[in-house]
Amino acid sequence: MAQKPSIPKGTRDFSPAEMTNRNYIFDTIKSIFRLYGFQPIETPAMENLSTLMGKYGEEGDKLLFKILNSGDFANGLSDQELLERNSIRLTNRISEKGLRYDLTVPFARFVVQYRNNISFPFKRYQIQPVWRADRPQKGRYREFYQCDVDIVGSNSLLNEMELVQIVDAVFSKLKIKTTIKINNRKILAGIAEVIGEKDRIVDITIAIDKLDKIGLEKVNEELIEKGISMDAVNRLQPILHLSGTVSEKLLQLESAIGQSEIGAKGITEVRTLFAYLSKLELNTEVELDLTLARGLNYYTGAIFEVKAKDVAIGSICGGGRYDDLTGIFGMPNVSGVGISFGADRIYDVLTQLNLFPLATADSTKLMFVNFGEKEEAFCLPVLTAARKAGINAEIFPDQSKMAKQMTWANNKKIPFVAIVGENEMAQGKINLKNMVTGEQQLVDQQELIKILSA
RNA sequence: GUGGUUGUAGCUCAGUAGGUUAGAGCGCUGGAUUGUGGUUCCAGAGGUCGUGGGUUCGAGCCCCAUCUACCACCCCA
Repeated sequence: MAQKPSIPKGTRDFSPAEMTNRNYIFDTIKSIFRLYGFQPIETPAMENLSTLMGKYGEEGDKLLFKILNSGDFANGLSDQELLERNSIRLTNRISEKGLRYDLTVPFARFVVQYRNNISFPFKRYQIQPVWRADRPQKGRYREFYQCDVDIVGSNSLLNEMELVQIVDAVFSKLKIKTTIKINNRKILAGIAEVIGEKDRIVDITIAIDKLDKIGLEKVNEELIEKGISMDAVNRLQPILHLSGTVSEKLLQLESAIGQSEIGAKGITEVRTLFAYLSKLELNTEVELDLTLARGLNYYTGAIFEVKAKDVAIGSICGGGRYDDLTGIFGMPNVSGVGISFGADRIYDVLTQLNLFPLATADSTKLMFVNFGEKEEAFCLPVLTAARKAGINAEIFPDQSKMAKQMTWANNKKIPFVAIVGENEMAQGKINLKNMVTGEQQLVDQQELIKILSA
């Protein structure tokens, strides 16, 4: 095992078998996206660092992969700058590009850049890899694929409703049981306002987010540790104890934070969305979860998160509404909503639950055994005819032992094998073997195509 | 980024208090069956024990470093 080649931490290769499974995920997601009127775009793997920095919070900036300037990147650096060892300032001097961290920010950039060519509301989907310099774990990679759908240029809550429908449709099709958790950033802002810590929304929501993980006491400890006043923490308690149905929770919430203008607005939004949802027939469980925070700091309205039910893995899908993402790029007053499906985690869920379909449309259906030149000459036209008829077919390229060829077909899970030797050629027929049942029958070209087209 | 666990044939793992030529199952190759895979039987190939140092007469086993995967925190798809 002398010095095997390898790939960077947190990245993966995909074998043919994995690719057919991955394509199954991408194809079903795409088909649903199209069904709801979304169109594809793509953006480059790298963006200017200036469009990426500062969009994902302090943590996010650290997790950005920066690209070293090409050429003599040290040229123009003073000795003093080097001696200072200020990593952040040094980074600015030697790197001006970075790998994309998600698909939403590049999309906002895209919208602003092509605003004159886009007719709003703009509905796009985008399926591409993103990169994060995170420490890898199970279901957590440094290069992974996101499948985003977003609508920009519309404030209607109908969009939020349709996103929930899309989530429901995708996971129904993939046969994954899920729960969609919904919250609203405005409600979180209202809570912060009412308890008198308006500027600490982020710290408060991050702590609240951990409620079902570490429990109430630890959450309170963390809040106080973060410098939230005792008084505020006390006033927060009733809100953490909401219970009952969605409308019951909203009523309790209304009396608690209704006096906050933004909080009241959030409550109205959630109420409207759930009114829409109540008229739909969904397979997916939808719940209002006031402890759902989500880190990305550009969300301003609805927040979504989807968890798979029978598997312990992080969220497999998440998103929300952002009112001013394009504003950062100089185009104010354009609101967007979107969600992102994590293809790699969905893959892990499907694997653990054994939910991948056995045969997929893109695998070979028929293989011709290769006996030699004469047989080849007989088989090749039949092979061409089969392909013309839309049957995925191939001929074994070498005149190897038959057992070897059969094993190869078997490993590749090819369901039919055509065996043509002297006997068959004399009759002008093909010996067609069904690899599942082991049955063989003599057929002519038309019959072969008919059997395989079925 | 902080703290921890791990790594032996293609895969899943054994490997006894550090002691001679490192084992098994599956897979692979060949044969029983010179035109038949998936089941059976027989034989064979394949490892500088993640990598680099060190301790020791002697290291797969002990120590250090490094890489990887994994776990917790952080954060998140």
